[in-house]
Amino acid sequence: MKDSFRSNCPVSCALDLVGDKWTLVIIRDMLMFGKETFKDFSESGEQIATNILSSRLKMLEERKIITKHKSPSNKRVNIYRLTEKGIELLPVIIELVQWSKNNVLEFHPSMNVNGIEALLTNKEQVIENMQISLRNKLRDSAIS
Amino acid sequence: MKDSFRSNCPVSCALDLVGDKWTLVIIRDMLMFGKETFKDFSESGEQIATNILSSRLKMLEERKIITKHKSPSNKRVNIYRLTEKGIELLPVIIELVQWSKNNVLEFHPSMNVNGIEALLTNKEQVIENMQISLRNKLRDSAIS
DNA sequence: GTAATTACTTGTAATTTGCAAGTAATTTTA
DNA sequence: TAAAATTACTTGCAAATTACAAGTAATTAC
Repeated sequence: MKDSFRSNCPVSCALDLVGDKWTLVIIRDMLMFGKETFKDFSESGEQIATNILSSRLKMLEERKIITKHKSPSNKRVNIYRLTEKGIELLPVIIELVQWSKNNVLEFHPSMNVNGIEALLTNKEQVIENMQISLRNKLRDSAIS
Repeated sequence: MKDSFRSNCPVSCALDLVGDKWTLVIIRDMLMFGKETFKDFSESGEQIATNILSSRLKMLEERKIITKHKSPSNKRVNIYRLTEKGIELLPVIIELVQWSKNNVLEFHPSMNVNGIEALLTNKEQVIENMQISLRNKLRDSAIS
């Protein structure tokens, strides 16, 4: 783990770890849509190139934001899961959703805002519940 | 304003506007440290190159996240100020701070966490107060 | 045993970034 | 008031990153 932080500022440190063009898109897929395989991520609407996806998954594993496991049912499939560090990125993602809804929609009217209202009217509680559910999923898969 | 959004997802839309390596560092300088001139930004600890800074300020202005004004007291100085869109990025920045404090500190022990505790123990209220103060500053400067 | 699937790697072109230098319009200093 | 410094840039070029196309290895399905 090279110490390639631009400064000692917590904001730039976070950006140094997850602030590139693709990382938070992958994290979003895991947090919001339960995606967990290479194929899942490569089929997202943003069309990430497979070499970039590969390098980002490797990076995220090195940084302990995700873990990599072999699928028990299919030997050629790898399963990627969020660690606690990854689950704690949910509030960042939710704030980005809220900002987009308030500030980007006017520039991109076809943006998908389905279900955002429900999510934001009880933001704190929704985040808490989603994180609990993600932690449960993580714990269950560790047992089995 | 070209429509170069990767998808209709609010998360990726936000990232398409402010999700590059430098933009949120500039926004942080404005939100947290009250910086407002080219020189201010170029002196930040992250050492942004002046050509990148110049292109980001132009981009942020096009996207209505900041405005550009001539300084009334010094004709060679431009003053950049956050719009409401920019002020609404504060929750994103604060969540990045919190994530760093909980998840990055162990990899980068010299990270500066001064004052973070106070900020996070009453997060909602602190964000609200900071935004009110930023809006007041903006309104005052519009009058004068 | 042939075809398809998953998770990659490799190569190359295009784009973006980093760094050094230079410029234009002031403003400050001597 | 002439010279030096400051601010906000632009330009050029090398280095790094990304995008796109293609190929590969290890399974698994038919």
